[in-house]
Parts: sequence; C-alpha cells; structure tokens
Amino acid sequence: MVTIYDIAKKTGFSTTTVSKALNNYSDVSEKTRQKILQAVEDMGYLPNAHAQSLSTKKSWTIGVMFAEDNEVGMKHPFFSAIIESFRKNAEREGYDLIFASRNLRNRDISYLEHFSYRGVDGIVVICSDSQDPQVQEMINSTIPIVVIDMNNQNCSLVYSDNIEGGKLAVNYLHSLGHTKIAHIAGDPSTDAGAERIKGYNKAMNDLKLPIPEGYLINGGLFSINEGKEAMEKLLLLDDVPTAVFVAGDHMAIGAIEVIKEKGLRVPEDISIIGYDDIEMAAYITPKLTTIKQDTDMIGFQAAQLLMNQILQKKKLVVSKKIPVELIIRESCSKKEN
Amino acid sequence: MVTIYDIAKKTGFSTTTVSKALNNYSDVSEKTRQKILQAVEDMGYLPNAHAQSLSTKKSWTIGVMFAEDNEVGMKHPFFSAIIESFRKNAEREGYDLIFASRNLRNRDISYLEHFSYRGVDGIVVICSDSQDPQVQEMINSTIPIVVIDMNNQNCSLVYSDNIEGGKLAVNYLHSLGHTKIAHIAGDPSTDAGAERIKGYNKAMNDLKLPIPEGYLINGGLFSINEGKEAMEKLLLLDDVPTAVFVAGDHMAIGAIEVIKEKGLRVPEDISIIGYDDIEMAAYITPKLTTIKQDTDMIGFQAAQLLMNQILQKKKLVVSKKIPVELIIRESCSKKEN
DNA sequence: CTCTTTATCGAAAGCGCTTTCGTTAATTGG
DNA sequence: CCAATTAACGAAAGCGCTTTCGATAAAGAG
Repeated sequence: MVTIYDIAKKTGFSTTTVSKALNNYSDVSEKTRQKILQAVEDMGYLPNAHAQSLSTKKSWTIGVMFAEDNEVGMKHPFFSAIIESFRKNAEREGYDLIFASRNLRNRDISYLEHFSYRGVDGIVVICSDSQDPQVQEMINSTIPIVVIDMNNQNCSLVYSDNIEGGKLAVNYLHSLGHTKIAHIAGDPSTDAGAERIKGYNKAMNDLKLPIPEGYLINGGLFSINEGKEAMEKLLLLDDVPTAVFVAGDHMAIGAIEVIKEKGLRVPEDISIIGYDDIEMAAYITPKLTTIKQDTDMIGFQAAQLLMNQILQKKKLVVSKKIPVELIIRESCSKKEN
Repeated sequence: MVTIYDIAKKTGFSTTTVSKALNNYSDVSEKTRQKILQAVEDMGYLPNAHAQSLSTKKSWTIGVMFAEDNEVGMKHPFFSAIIESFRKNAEREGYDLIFASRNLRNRDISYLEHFSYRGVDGIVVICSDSQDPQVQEMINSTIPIVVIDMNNQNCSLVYSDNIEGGKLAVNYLHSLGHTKIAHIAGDPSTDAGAERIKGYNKAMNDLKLPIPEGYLINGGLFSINEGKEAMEKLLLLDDVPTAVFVAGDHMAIGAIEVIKEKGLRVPEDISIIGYDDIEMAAYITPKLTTIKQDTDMIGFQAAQLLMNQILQKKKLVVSKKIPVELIIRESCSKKEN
C-alpha cells in the first residue's frame, strides 16, 4: 500500500505538503501540486478511508437500517426500490451505503451502537413499525437521520401522502358506481396503515357512504397471505362488498387469488384497488389498478434531507409528504346493478 | 465519544491493558478484566471501527458490486434475493456490507480503487456480463473475491447449474408431447445465457429434436420488453413452436403478454417455461412454470467461499455449482393431438 | 534461600492522514 | 533600502486503537 509518506519521499516534500496538495489547500504552489499529483498518478496512490475518517471525524458513509420484523429484508420490492433511488442520490454526493446488523463480533448490540461504531455520517431507516425501540433510540441520538414511511416522529421524515391515497382509491371506486366499499387495511401500528385507514374513513364519510360492520378489516403486515385471509373474511359477510380498497399490492394480490378460488371474477364481481404499484402489479391478471407511491422521489427527498443535516452538522426536523398517483388498469370496473 | 483512554483513566490501568482486556488477551487478570468491562458498561464505551481497522488492517466489511449496465440495481428481484441471503450469512460472521460506487469525492475511480480505499476485507460481485473490465480488474487484484452468476473466471465462483436447467426445461416440455420447442435465450455475453443455450441444444440433440431456423432467438438482457420482442418474432415464423423455453422469468412474462395480445392462449396454444422463479412467477396468469434458482443457497455458498478466503488470507479459486429445480405450475400443458 | 518461571501490567511505537502553528524566503510598500 | 506582508513549506501533535517488548512481582523449583 502506497501512502502519502511514500509520495512525500519520492517528491522530496513533506507529508504535510502532500496532504495539503491533495486537499486543495491554498498554501501550496501550483508547481509542487502538479509534481505531487504526478507522483500520485505514477505510484497509484489511494487514500486510506480509515485513516482519513479517524483524523477528520467524517466517514462519507451512511448507515441503512431495514425493517427487520419480516423476513424479506431487501427482497421487498417497495423498500428495495426506495433504497435503490436513495443510493443513486447518495452516491452522487460521494456517500457509500453500509448495511449494518445487530451483530458485532458476536456481541448483540443495538443498531445505534453499530452505526456509532462504524462512525456513519447519517442514518436512513425504512421501517414500518412506528414503535420500534431500535428506531426510537436512533431518533434520539445525535446522528443525523431520516426515516421513511413514518409520520409524526421527532426527526426528518419522508412519506407518501397516504390519506390522500386512501381518498383517491375510495373516490375512484365510487366514481365507478360502487357504494359497498370495504377496506383491507394495513396494521395501524404502521403509520402507513393508519393513514390509509384515515383516508378511507374520510372519503367514505364525505361520500356519505356507510361502513358496515366488518368492512374495515385489519390485514396485518402487508403480505400476500394476510391479504388472502382478510379477503376470505370479507367474502363471508352477509352483504359482500362490490369493491375493496386494499392497503398494499401484495395483499391485493392475495385478495384476488381467493376471489378467483371462490369462482368469482375480478373486476366483474368485485373490484380491487391496491397500493404501492410494485412491478408485479402490471403483470398479474387482471392488471392491478393501484395507488402508486413515487419511490424515486421518496429516495431522492430522503437523500436530500439527510445531506442537508450532514452539511449543517445538526439534526433537522423536516417532513416531506410525497404525492401519490392513481394508476388505472383492469382490476376495477363499473358497478353493474 | 468515550475512548479506551477514558476508561483507562477511570480504572487506573493503562490503555494497553484496557485494549487487551477487550480483546481477550491472556495476560490480564480476571479481576482487572472485570473492572474494565464494568467501566466499559458504565461509560457506554464503543470501539471506533476506523481506529481499529487502521491498526489491524481488517475492516470487517465486504464490498458489494452490482451489475451496473441495467438501471434496475437492487430492484432486480433475483439479485436482491441473493444479496439478502448473502447479507444474512455475512452478518452472522460479523461482517457489514458496503455498497460503493465509482464516485469518490467527485473523482471517477474504478470499483477496485473504491474498495481499496474503503479497505474492505472481501468483495462480492453479482454481474451478468462476463467481460466487464471492472470485474476483471477486481478478479486480478489481491482482494478476496467471489463472483456470482459467472462461469470460467479465475476466481471463486457461485452459479446455478444452467446447463442442467436448460435440459430440465426442454425435457419437461418434451415429456408433455412437445417437439417444436423454441428457446428465447439470454445474451451469450452472459455466462448464464450461454449455458442455458448449451443445455437447450444438448437436450434437443439427445432427444433428436430439430431446431429449425429461428427457433433459437437471442432475447438480450432478460427484460420484459426484450421478451416481448423475441416472442413476436417467434410468432412470425412459418412453423410456430408449440412450446418455448425462456431464459428468464421477466422475458417469459413479456412473451406471455404478446401471446395473449395476439389472441392465443397459454398454455393451450403455446406452453411457456421460464427461468429464475421470481416472486411474480407464482401470481401471474397463468402461473408460470419455471426453473427455480436457489437464491438462498447461492447467497450462502458465496458467503462461505468469501469467508474462507478472508480467513486463510489468500485468494482461492473454488467453484460452486448450485442445483436448480423444476417448478411446475400452469403455463405448460400437454400437446393436444 | 537462590534461581528460574509465570503472571500481570505498561511504555512506546506505529497504523495513515489532517491540521495547527511556526519558520523561512520572497515580495511589496513607502 | 528597510520594514511589513505574503507565499510556500514542514515539524509535530493528534485521531483511537493494537501490539511488541520489556519490567516487575509473585510463585515455583531445587
């Protein structure tokens, strides 16, 4: 490994001057700077990130924490899309992402501890559970942080306009003539789930539509299987809804599966609208009508918010609410009477 | 930030002894070790990864490089599934993953340079293009490396048994009575594509089935759109195949789309078998019959191979061929009459 | 009781880099 | 021509930790 000491020796200058030349200090003449840069080139010198970070207290890394409750990790299409967007934007600013765990040399430590150990400049968390103590600990620390997919935390936040999304879904269904509209909700322990419920309730109210017993059903944590279970219950109702707004595409897919299994048709018998617009949505049958979350924008804004805090060297509490969009495909149709 | 110096002062020992106590050296008495650990607990001491790495030349990090040609990055379901599995296994051994880019403080550097700068202990690359110069550079470096999804490189490799997969697909189709079997291939510049073609050819040969002009068509880099384009060409043939083996699920989905658009049915008119078994495969209509790649095992073996090299402090050239599995769903049917 | 082991600890150097502060030489101003 | 700037550079300390090697004291051997 070639160090600044090596290139100092080669050029005849001190390590101080070499370091300064490399960091664009003004008190090094252009001539010597060129000489040094030439030597750097010739000898294939590369700085050592660890030494640099140790000295400057800045690591140019961002720690990322994923929801850990479910087993999917970065396999989740919605989360991975956001992270991919975040990564691109962070990279452009010169930051690398580091995925840490709770395992430090076989000792169990918290995420915050691990990130402190790594000396990250900031943290991004994508986590649905708004009560997660690990997340709270990080929010209360001094490390800049941005959390995605939560509302109402004492830190910088980026989230979709879930209330509006819920309204959008219900209003669209209503515009097709539906009045018996059910909602397979995301668990209210997740802010996303809770807000979509609010949107659903608000829209139903504004439309003066009744929400019969059983029409608002907790689908849990957004998995296909939970969507199935919820839909089965809905199908058992005396007055089966003609349309259902499902709080996540995966659950919607599950719902559609059971509807088909029961010999019913989507959308002819029951209209289904999902939420997220994951890749799969456009390719299942029928193609899923859904509320699209702008993952590119979410990742971008999250990166912005975090960079800002790092730059200003202090935690900022800023919220960005990202608009959602109704994507009309084939899983909803006019109510036949 | 509390350092070993702080806890040395508090306990009355030297930093040397503190460090030794923390690293389980034998020449520190049990009594003082306990005192020190107590102080560590009380003061909330955490080691500093940068200082540690600088001193020990070991960073407990693994660099990951993703195929960069396509825009999907970690959104790709197959790649992200592998990385997720790799991550879990690496974490268990105490390693963190770091995603680096080619941007170092706005200077364009190679992946190898970036990983050197970061001082990673090893590199994992998931990249289809077997000729990528960036990858070659890393393979030729001294850093332990494992590359996934390539054959025939001078380094440790983990890949699916693609030849066998190709045979499996063809033989299954043949067992259903099909003889006019086409192949929408992955680009031969990718080892995966090339090997699946080999498997297809071999199986067709063994079965003494002809491969008419146009039956072997290059689908490109595995995207849905490329699958569509390829299928359209197949449909233009004088003698349209009754079954097609598609080298990737995404392409297969595209193929199915165009078949439907043309008013034909899957599998009644044309049977389709895919490759990968991405999540979506089980939920499209018809549910996609496919060759499943064992992403969990691939990630696991890759981690093992890399850990071994790191442990032994030298590059090893070991290949792991991971078995694939035929997943029968609904997109293939018996050849009528 | 003297000599060798063994157990326990610390001084100091070093990892590669940054940054403060001082020094020297060259330049400017009057 | 002399004093005051300014330009260009380097010594040295420090970031937090590890590791070698030596020192001391206690224990064991004969």
